This record gives sequence, C-alpha cells and structure tokens, in this order.
Amino acid sequence: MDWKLEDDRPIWTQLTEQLKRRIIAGVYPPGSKLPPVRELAAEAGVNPNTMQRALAQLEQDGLARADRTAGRLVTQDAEALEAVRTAQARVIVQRYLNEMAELGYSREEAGLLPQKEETI
Amino acid sequence: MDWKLEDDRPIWTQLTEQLKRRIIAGVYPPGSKLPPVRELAAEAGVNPNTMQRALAQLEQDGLARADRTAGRLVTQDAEALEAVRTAQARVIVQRYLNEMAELGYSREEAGLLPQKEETI
DNA sequence: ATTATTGTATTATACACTTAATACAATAAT
DNA sequence: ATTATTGTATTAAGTGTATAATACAATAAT
Repeated sequence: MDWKLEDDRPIWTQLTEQLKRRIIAGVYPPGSKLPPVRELAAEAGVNPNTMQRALAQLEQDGLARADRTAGRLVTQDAEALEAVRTAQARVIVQRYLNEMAELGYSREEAGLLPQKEETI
Repeated sequence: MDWKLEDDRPIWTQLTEQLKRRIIAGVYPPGSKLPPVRELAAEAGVNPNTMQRALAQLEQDGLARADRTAGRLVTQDAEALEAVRTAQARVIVQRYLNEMAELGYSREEAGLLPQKEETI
C-alpha cells in the first residue's frame, strides 16, 4: 500500500486516514510498534513535522499511543479497531449514496452500479 | 439544494462541484442564465471573489460561458452535460470501491452494502 | 559511560486560500 | 443620456498548511 496524496486536502489529514487504514487492514497489527516518525515521513515523502501532526491525530483518535523513547504502539483493543472499521464503512457507503443521489441516480441504480461498474 | 461547505478542502472547488451538480440536476437548465456572481456569493455565504473563482473553473470545464454584461449562460450542449454526469458517476463508483477495498471489504461485500446500508 | 534513537518543540519562511474593499469596462434598463 | 447591473481585476490583510533547520529530553543500545 503506497502513500497516495492528493493536493486538495491537508496532507496531514490524509496521512492520518491512511495510517488508520493500515492499522485496520493489519499492516500495523494491534500492539505492534509503528515505524519512527522520521522513517514514516521519509516513506511518505513529507516533512517530519507533517507526519508528526498526523500521528498526533491518530493518537487523539485512540488508535495509538506514544512511549516517549520506546516508539509508538498501536492500540491492542481489537474491538475498538473493528468499531473504527465499520464506522468508516458506514461513512463511505452513506457518502456514496448521497453523491449518486445528487447526480440524479435512483437508489436502485446507485445500489447496482458498484457490482457492474463496467456498464457506466 | 443548499450550499454545503466542508472546511477541509478549498471552498472554491466545492462551489464548482455543487454548481456542476445543479446544472446536471436541471436546477440551472441548459441555455439558462445563472444568477449573478454577487448573488450566488451571497446565497452561499462566501466572498464574491471566491464564487468568481468557482465560476471561472466551471467555465474552463465547458459548462458555462460569460457574456460580459449579459450574465453567464449554462451550455446548451445536452450531450456534454450527460457526459459530465456519467463521468462523475464513474469517479464516484470507483472511489467507493477503492475505499472499501482499503478497509478490507471484498468486492462482493462492497457491491452489496449500498443496497442494504442499514446492515452495517 | 557513551552513543544512538525516539518523540517532541521551536523558529523562520513560503505558499495557497479567503475575505474585504474598491475600481473599471461594457451594456442593459430607465 | 443617465443609471444600474454585470463580469472582472487589484491590493491588502489574516489564516492554515507545509517545509526547513535545529534543538532538547528520555531511554535503548553499545
């Protein structure tokens, strides 16, 4: 999974999102140690300050906590992770349906398109 | 349809998107005259300069053109409008599927959820 | 004990976005 | 003819984002 950054939203928010996705997807398993800020920043090609900000948000969202010098650990609360995952999914589905509705697609059309997106 | 503005992306890009949606949805029919910049700006609660920028982008995308003092007219090319609509839909569907995949949902799950989003 | 690694903080700079306040040119309305 | 309306341009100020360059404190590694 690469670091994909668009330029229309603050980088640090996008970094937080992608860190969340990696944690949810098991790239950084519960209880494991995250790579150091500087390393993550280098990977993503951003300034360490920017990655630091993204990690601070991750921490505020309860998905990791810093141990000063021991590094930064992913939360071990598997239920919390699953809760985040379903919450994210709900947001994504709702936004999808909303956007399609604004384009004038019916609920049925919007519901069917993701299964055969070649037909669009 | 209200002017919904989030604060994590430039306002002018969001305004352009919503103007597009209104045109596609027929709020501003093909060939019709758009409200003046100042009026649109007042409606949306933004600075006229910001709305001006959004309209300039709309123009660059070929959905309207300005007549100096006669106001700004929506394109009459209905086919172009339909093309924009399907292009938008394609983007939305693809992004939806991509985001769900990143959360670890299979193609089938992602395709089914929009039809019964209550189950999430 | 010394060194390296880690998270964190600070200061300065540059840039894009947004608002505010005007102003101008062209033409529609009167 | 005069006025109002329209799109457009300009200048200034404030804010948030991102980078760059350092520095510090705590502790793991040696």
